Amino acid sequence: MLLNERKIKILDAIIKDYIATAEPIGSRTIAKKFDFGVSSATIRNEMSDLEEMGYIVQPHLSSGRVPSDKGYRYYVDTMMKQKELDEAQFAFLKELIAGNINQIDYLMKETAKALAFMTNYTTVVTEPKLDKTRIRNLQLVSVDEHNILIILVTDAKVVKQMTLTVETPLGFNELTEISFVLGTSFSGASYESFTPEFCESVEKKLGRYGYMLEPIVGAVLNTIISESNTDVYTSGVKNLLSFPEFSDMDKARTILNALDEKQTLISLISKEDGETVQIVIGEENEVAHLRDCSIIKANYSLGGQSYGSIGVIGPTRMDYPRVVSVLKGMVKNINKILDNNKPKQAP
Amino acid sequence: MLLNERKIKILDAIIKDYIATAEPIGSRTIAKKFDFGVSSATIRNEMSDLEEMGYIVQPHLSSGRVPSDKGYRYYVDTMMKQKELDEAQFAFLKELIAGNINQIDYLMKETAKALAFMTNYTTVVTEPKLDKTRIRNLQLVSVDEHNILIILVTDAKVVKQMTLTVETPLGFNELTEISFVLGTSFSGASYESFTPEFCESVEKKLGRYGYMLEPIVGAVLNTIISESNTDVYTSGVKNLLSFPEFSDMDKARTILNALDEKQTLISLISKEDGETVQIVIGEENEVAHLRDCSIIKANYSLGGQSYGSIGVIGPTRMDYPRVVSVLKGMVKNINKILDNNKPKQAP
DNA sequence: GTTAGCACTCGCGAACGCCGAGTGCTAACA
DNA sequence: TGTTAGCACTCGGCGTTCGCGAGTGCTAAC
Repeated sequence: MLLNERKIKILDAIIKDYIATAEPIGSRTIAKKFDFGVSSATIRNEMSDLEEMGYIVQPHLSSGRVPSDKGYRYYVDTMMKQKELDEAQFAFLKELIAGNINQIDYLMKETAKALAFMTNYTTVVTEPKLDKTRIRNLQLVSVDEHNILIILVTDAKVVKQMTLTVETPLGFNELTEISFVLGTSFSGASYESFTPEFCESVEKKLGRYGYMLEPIVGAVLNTIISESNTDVYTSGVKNLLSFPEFSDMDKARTILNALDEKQTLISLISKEDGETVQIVIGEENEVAHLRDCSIIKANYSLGGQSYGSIGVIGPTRMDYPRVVSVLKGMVKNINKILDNNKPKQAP
Repeated sequence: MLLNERKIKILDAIIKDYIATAEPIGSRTIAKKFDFGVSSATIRNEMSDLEEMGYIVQPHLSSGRVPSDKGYRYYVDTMMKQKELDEAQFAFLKELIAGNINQIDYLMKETAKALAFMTNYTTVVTEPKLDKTRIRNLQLVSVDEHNILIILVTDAKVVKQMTLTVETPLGFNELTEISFVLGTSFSGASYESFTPEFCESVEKKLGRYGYMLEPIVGAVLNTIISESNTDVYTSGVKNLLSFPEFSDMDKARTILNALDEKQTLISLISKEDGETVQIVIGEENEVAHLRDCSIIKANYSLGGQSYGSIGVIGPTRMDYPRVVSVLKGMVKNINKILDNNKPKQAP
């Protein structure tokens, strides 16, 4: 059986109403609330069909209908109109993230916060994946006699710091010398650049400080490739508590626990490349504890290359169109900020 | 009326039982559970007195008694035996924070996490207050043509970074030169050191880069004095949800909201100098939304000078002795780590 | 001062019954 | 053939009632 136009309209009404009220809705209420020009009995028949097809379900035998995951999926895939944020809304969003956007941690934190504020759901943002960036600068700063801070500047303004403990103290001049060699040698390098040959050549350039190369490259590569070093920023976790579907404490606790694990979050919102916004609904979700949630996620990027992810987590009864448009706006904003920071090509 | 020994014993029993079970306790249960050698009727009389004196209250007319804030206060002030963590426990605690403790943000984050893990309450840790630290090093790192990263290293391994936007691009050599002058001039300086005379002398040393001093000093001082730049690390917020006193969603939400505000947290756990652990019970609390909570807090320090605070937030029905001992252990641990990092005096 | 006894209180959970929103089915209608 | 009115039926939610039990205060006797 195919969905005829009236069935689609009714499904639409059910979904919209349920997103707004979180209450099961019955045929009579639909007939009254929305004007289809048919009686409740007709709607009842259609709803019976819709249920048989799996788009809606009845929580209890004698109660109204509620959209199923399949229903949301159909809604999202074929019925939902995607709208972009209008000028004013985009400007407002930009305003929200107006501080020191030159520091990546600030930018990420504020993005997560703004997104949570605008959607009223929980948001997650991952820092740019370093293995896709290029090193722009690397410098050593003395912390104390035996500890050196490695400052790593990459494309897309990601600044990472690591500390290194050394046996032999190094003075300002010595660190400067090493910094200069490393900064110039590594500039433009990416993860793949660190071949044995490359390292050897840099080691030569370092002269008597050649012994420093190994620990530094070790620390840098470790930072670049290790996923556990990717910072994840969450915001609005408490927003979830206001939804009636999570008013059961145990359920709420389970979800909050799941959202507390960095690894879970990363796997949750990371996605393959591609421009599009991806929507994961309820049971489609791989994280078992979040089977009552939907996730809407997208990648931000620089020059077509995906850098990191940004996602919104809410109940399956989510305001999909709104979140999609806000998310798109947010990605646009990050991309713009990162792009402004990109080294300009010589004319 | 004074508290005789038996009354104290009974109060102790009520508090210990309530901390463990969160259930009001009656005279008969006390008589059965604890062996006082008197009948429930006697205990009943004593409890009646204790209630009259305000140490315990009756939630409902026909139910057992529960400690009041005044009761907890008495318990904490005069009855509670403070015990230190034993060797093994302290070693365990040290183990928990074994990673890269050279970076202050990591240290703070891990401390908060470990404390939450060991107490099962919510914990808050503030970063060292910069106006009490001394600058150890300051260096400039190029991010791109127009943006410079200022790396500020202070005592107690606090590393802060700020970005500065400049009109005229500066090359590696130029930044190095400026870094050298600033690093050596500022070394050992504290907030009070920045007198006009001092700045003038540094400006002279900078020669043709003298114009850079003002924005840099501005950024540094701003970072040092602005409280909003103090980072606050929270952990275990969800722990609160498991307590029956917060099983009411609205209450839980209110508390989570309060704990979301950085400013609230700072004022909540900051305390005057002094070695001792401070305990704030229920209504004594200044934050209205946390009137059902108790806060146990302490300062960590370096050479007698308080740097930052560390606190535990839980229901008034908190395991005070345990939290106090864990908190003391944690402070001892931070102090030790910070102290190891202190520049050694020349012998 | 301590205790046993007793009448009284009251929160809580179980049992019960009603209301209303909702359903499916059938028969009549356009 | 699709639509509608009518009707019997279902069942979750809610308010009421009621008994239980933990607890209390008071009194009188030890």
